[in-house]
Amino acid sequence: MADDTPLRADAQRNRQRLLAAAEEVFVERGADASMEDVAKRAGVGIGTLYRRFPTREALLAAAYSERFLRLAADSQARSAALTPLAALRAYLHDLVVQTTVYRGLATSLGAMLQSGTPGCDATSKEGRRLLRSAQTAGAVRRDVTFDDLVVVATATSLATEHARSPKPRTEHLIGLFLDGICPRGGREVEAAPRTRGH
Amino acid sequence: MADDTPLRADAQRNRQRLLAAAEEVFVERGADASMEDVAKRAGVGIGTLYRRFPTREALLAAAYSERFLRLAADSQARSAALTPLAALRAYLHDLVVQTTVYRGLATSLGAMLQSGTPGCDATSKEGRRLLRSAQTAGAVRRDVTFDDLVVVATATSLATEHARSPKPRTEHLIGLFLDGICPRGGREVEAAPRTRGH
DNA sequence: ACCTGAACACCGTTCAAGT
DNA sequence: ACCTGAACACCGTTCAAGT
Repeated sequence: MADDTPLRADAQRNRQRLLAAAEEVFVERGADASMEDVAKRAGVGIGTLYRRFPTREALLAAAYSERFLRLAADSQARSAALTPLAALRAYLHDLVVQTTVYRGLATSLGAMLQSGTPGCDATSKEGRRLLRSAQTAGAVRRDVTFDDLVVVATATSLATEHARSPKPRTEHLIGLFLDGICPRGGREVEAAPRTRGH
Repeated sequence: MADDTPLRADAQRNRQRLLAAAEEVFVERGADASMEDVAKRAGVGIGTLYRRFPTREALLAAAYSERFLRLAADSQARSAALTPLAALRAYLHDLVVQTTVYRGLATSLGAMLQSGTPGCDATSKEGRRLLRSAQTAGAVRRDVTFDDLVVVATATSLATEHARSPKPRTEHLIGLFLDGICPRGGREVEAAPRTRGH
């Protein structure tokens, strides 16, 4: 499956250029931007793009990997200082925000998280960790799966893409969904450190 | 805005043929089927299709109108015999199922409900009615909007489209979201008629 | 081994010609 | 008023020729 044959120097350079170009173009024109635009921006032939990234999904996932690596690292860094539920909420928030940086990406979030990219694996793993932790703490129902969380993030991103004021709408929807995830017994006690929440 | 000029007889006939053809083609090939396929199936020129339905969204919404009319009527017919919350749940379920009959439709559900088609208006109106009723009964939080419900339906449809066993997943997700919508105080008493729930 | 870009296929959309 | 379909534009993808 994994082809670890190292690339020739020029091929490696082209790969990097393509990724940088893809990042730019996707941010500007959305996830359905023209592949030729990407190749042009990278200064390579269209054939080279297809040689490195056989499908648009592959290119998207690769271009996204860095963002997702950062997301996972950020989440890990802060999670110890937060309630399991608060950490999960922050994670979901970040996931939604990141999914919004390329327009039209929301629909492919699920597929992307399964692409095997280092970044995707990292944020997927981190998400499962947070979910498990929140469930162990009794803050989240046991019948909730990570896929459910992805659905929630997808829906929120989708709604947010077309909204006039995305920020509060994101908070509102995540709040709605998380409350739904809490067990009936009542909320977990928020005993963890707080920097004076409003 | 509304152009009520009656169509010439042949134009009217072509319109009907286009709608019937669109319904078939969208069911078979999904919401992103080729417009030319639709025209071919209807036995008219491609130009005629564009004359009647200037955008794909317009054609989709028109083809969908009947389905949505039925959905709204069904919901009204049964809602009196159900708890407000149960009626809302059944409505959401139907909405998800209907949104799944054309593959790739989930993403446009929000836009479609604003298309002004009789069917869209009817199911939108019905949804708002059920939501209001459930909120009055204290079964749903006051800060939930109809748009929130559309987001939920979109997300569930999206997840369901790609799922191996759509039925239970749909139930699971709707259950999850509805629980989230319930106020903390506890659930509304389910005193309404029941045909021996499981 | 890799790169290039012309060539092919396909689709959406328009519009001049026809009834 | 309406219909038709050729024509145009655009994009994804392949592959023969070249380094």
